Amino acid sequence: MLQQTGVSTVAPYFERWMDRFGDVAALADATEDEVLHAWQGLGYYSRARSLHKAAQVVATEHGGRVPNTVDGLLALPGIGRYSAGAIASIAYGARAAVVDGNVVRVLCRVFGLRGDPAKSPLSNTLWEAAERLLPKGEVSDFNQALMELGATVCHPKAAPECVRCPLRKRCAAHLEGTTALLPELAKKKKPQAVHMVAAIVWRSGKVLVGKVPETAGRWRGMWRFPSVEVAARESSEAAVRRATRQWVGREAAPRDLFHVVKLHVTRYRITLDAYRCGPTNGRLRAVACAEFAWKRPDELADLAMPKGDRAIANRVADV
DNA sequence: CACTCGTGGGC
DNA sequence: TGCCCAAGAGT
Repeated sequence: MLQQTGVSTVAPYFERWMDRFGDVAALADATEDEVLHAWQGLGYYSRARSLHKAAQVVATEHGGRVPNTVDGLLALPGIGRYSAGAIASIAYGARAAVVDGNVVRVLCRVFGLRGDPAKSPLSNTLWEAAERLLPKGEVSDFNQALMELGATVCHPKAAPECVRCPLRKRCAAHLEGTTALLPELAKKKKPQAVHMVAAIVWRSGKVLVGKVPETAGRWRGMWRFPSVEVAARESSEAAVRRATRQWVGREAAPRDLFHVVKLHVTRYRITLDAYRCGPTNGRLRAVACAEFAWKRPDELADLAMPKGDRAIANRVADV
């Protein structure tokens, strides 16, 4: 959960997650729908799917015991070099290093390291430094202290709190006045505007939703209102008809704009326009969705939805 | 390697 | 407001 996500955001999700899936076996036995429902709103949903798979691998191939070595952990889905080091050192006391965004910042500043820390050679240099710095014992405390120093003192702002940093007398960036310049992270691409439409289709007091297929780029396995990206020179109304046709094989005619949602999804700035539609005629079939369903408004809360669709669903349930 | 994946919060 | 960043990993 903490991969690329702040502690304050994760905390309530973690509490609910542990209540819901108390141990490896419980998570392994859960359905993907249940797992995604518990994760909805946290983002980066591949993490949830990977964690679910990892629990199943641990249950079936490791007798329910989480591996206690870096190599054993690396073999599990969703666990990379950082997470393997963190689990091995913090959960098991193994002598393994961690390099996360906090450690990158601390080490780049302390040693005055230039270059993009996400790429070699600096990436390798950072891991070598983190391993070389490991004490003989208390590796768990050391790793957590290093990350916590980066999170609370040596923070990303241009003026970190060097006055209360235990490393200030030996920190290259502090001594040279370059804390604002390090680390030299790569600039991110400009957000790209995307216009999407969603179709709100009613039948007998129920609304149409579909599950995003495994082949999709984002929100795989989650429930959405039939949606497409509005193409160049395509009207929103035409896109709504296309959305219903592509998702369930039948068109519904848009009637009025029901709700507008603004989203920031990775490097995209998405405007999602939800249109209330007329009825669909004939028998539906799952085409561009893995499956479809008709749900009463009060049932929508039971489905795992991404943020934008959840906002629309809340509005649907209100009206 | 380069690119992708969500969302919330800080300033 | 627009940008930066957050206990990264998979392809």
